[in-house]
Amino acid sequence: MERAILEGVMKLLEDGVPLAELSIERVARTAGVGKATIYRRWSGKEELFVDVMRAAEPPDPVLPGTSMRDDLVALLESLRRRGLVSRSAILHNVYAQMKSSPRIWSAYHAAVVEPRRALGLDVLRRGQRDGELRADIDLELANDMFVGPMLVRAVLRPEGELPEGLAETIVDTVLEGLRPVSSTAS
Amino acid sequence: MERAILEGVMKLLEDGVPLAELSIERVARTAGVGKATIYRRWSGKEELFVDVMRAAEPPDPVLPGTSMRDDLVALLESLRRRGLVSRSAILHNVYAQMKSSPRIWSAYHAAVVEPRRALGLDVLRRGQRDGELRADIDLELANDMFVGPMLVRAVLRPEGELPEGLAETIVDTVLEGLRPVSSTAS
Amino acid sequence: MERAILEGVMKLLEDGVPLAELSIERVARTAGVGKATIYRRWSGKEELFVDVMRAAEPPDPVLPGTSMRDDLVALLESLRRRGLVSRSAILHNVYAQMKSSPRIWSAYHAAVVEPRRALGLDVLRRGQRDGELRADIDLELANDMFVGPMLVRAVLRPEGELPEGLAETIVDTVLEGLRPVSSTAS
Amino acid sequence: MERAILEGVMKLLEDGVPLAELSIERVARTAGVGKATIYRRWSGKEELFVDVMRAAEPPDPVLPGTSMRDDLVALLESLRRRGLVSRSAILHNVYAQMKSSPRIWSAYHAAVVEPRRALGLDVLRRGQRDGELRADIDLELANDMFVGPMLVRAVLRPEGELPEGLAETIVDTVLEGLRPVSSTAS
DNA sequence: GCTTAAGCGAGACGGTACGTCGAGTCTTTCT
DNA sequence: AGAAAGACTCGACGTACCGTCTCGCTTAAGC
Repeated sequence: MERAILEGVMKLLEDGVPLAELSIERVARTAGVGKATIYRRWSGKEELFVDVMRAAEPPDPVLPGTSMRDDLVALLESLRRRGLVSRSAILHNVYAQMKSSPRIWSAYHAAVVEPRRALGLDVLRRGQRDGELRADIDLELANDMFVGPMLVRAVLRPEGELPEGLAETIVDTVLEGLRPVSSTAS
Repeated sequence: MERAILEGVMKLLEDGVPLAELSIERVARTAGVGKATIYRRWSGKEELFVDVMRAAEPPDPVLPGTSMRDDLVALLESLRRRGLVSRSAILHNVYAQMKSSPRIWSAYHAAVVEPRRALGLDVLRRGQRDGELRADIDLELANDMFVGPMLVRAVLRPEGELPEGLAETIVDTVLEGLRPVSSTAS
Repeated sequence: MERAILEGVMKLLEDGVPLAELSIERVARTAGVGKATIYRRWSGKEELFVDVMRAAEPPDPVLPGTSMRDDLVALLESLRRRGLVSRSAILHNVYAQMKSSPRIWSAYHAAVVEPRRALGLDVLRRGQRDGELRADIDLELANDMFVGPMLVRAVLRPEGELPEGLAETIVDTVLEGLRPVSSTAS
Repeated sequence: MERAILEGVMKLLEDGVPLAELSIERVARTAGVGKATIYRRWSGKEELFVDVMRAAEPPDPVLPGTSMRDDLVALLESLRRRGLVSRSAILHNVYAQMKSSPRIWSAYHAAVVEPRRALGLDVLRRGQRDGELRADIDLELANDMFVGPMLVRAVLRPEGELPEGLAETIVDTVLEGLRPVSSTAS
């Protein structure tokens, strides 16, 4: 039942129904379900959307474990692919919608965002221990330096293509730095 | 008139009215204005919000022009301060709300996001010409590498404080790279 | 507008829609009117029905004034004809429905029942003064003795025909009494 | 079981629960019974109410048999007392409610109204045979002339008290007639 | 005594209507 | 002409019941 409803919502989103027209009544009608059945499980539109997001979330990426650099590439690859899912643009809107309610947002944050962030920090911690990362760096900041560029692409320019090698490019460039070699040598 | 309406909306937001309760009817009531007067100027809730955002946007940052690095710090400082504005959390929601409508979003994008991005690219282009930036780097990517970390902080962890020196830290770290010196040498 | 709604309800009733299916939503749909428009005028189903009843009420009967007996016949004729209106059976149900809410009932009572009763009492008072009625009789009781038999026919046996001369028969019989002449003489 | 449900309904009515709030769900909840148990016995709200009415109906009046007049008084006394039952006002509403469904109404009519009416006609027939009633009178009409005044009091003016001697007064007055003696002589 | 089926409470289900609210349109009245 | 005011249609909100249905659980009879 829950499954049917969640899938109904995703089907509607994929069919291009604008999020603003996604009323509970319409979801119920589409799923062939009474409104009460929805309200019995979710207390409102937002809670329902958290679950839709959770259901659409790709599985945790598999980390090769060969090096910090490779793990980071895998993590960013997962982010990139997430941005490529056909329904991505719409899911981003759902995500956006969620931010309107602090309660909802923190539920989503705890369930999805935080675990992914912890995973990144783990990788970085290991990398720092193994000497792949500058020792004096703040790990939180480092994490944002990898995740941020990928997210800004996915969120602010979703029309874009998020090309194949993007994850590698970002990881390597961030590790390397942008300063010209000559200036590094100086 | 327009001024009064926009200010009315901002006053409501500052007073902690949740965005979801910001109906046109309420805006009209608060501003002591007929609904038709609002609809005469904006075609709907979203278009109105674009203008609210535009009005709340801080002025373009002043670039010192002493170096690319200093200009970048100034740009990021402006972003950081933006995230500190008292009403920021709520404006973020407005921003989020806007993404629900592609039409609205692209209006906002063209009016606010894009100019800021162009400004950043200019700075980077100048820096690359002046040898402050690796010559082989994609400027779009470089821009995202500066902007992304700041944004990811402001959006995903808005409870945080966005401390004073953050802009400098990010700019310097991104320029420098994260790889330990020894490994760079290898 | 009010007119259109009331007439819509009556049309539905005449078309044989059972009272139980007369939801506000259906009335609105039929009248091509928003629900709010109905709720702006009536606070609920019952208040609306009071007005439907009032609108369907036949005009006050014209009293010939030639004698108390003739006036009474005219009053009862009006009652009888009321029971004959094509939609009578259904209006009776509306009437019945109204009794479920004391508030509604007393509104209807004050607007419709009481004036009619006062009219009857007037006629009787005049008749008593003119010697057409026993001097020792309670006028309230007398009124019920005329009205009661007609009502009991209309309400409890609505399938019946309520034949033409019924009003005269009742008035004359009640005035005359049922005791056989011989026993009157004794 | 049935007993428990019927008594539950009556208890609720006595406790002043307005009829409109007497949902099957509430009855079930109150009686500590599943909804299905009710639907297994009655096909809906109305059928249940018929049985509630039947159960609340006072026993058939005992006719003294000393004379038609005394029997009629006994019959009307029973009607009067019925109107005095503490829950009468509410039962009247149930009765009213029932009229909304012709099917239900005719069931109630057959089970309760008609037997009572037949009893009255019997008494009148006997009285006519024994010379206590005018020979030329329509018995149906005569019956309504006794029952009507009492009912009109009970139904239209339920706030009233229906005083002790009312039955006798009505019977005697109807038998006697309302015309002044002098005019009878003329 | 053991089982099997009927009847039970509980309550989920697809629906419909409730009464409220906001969207966006339109009309009326005033300035 | 443009504004405030507010009524209008439409449709979603979240709640309550409808009448149907499926669950386990109790309990009584039939073996």
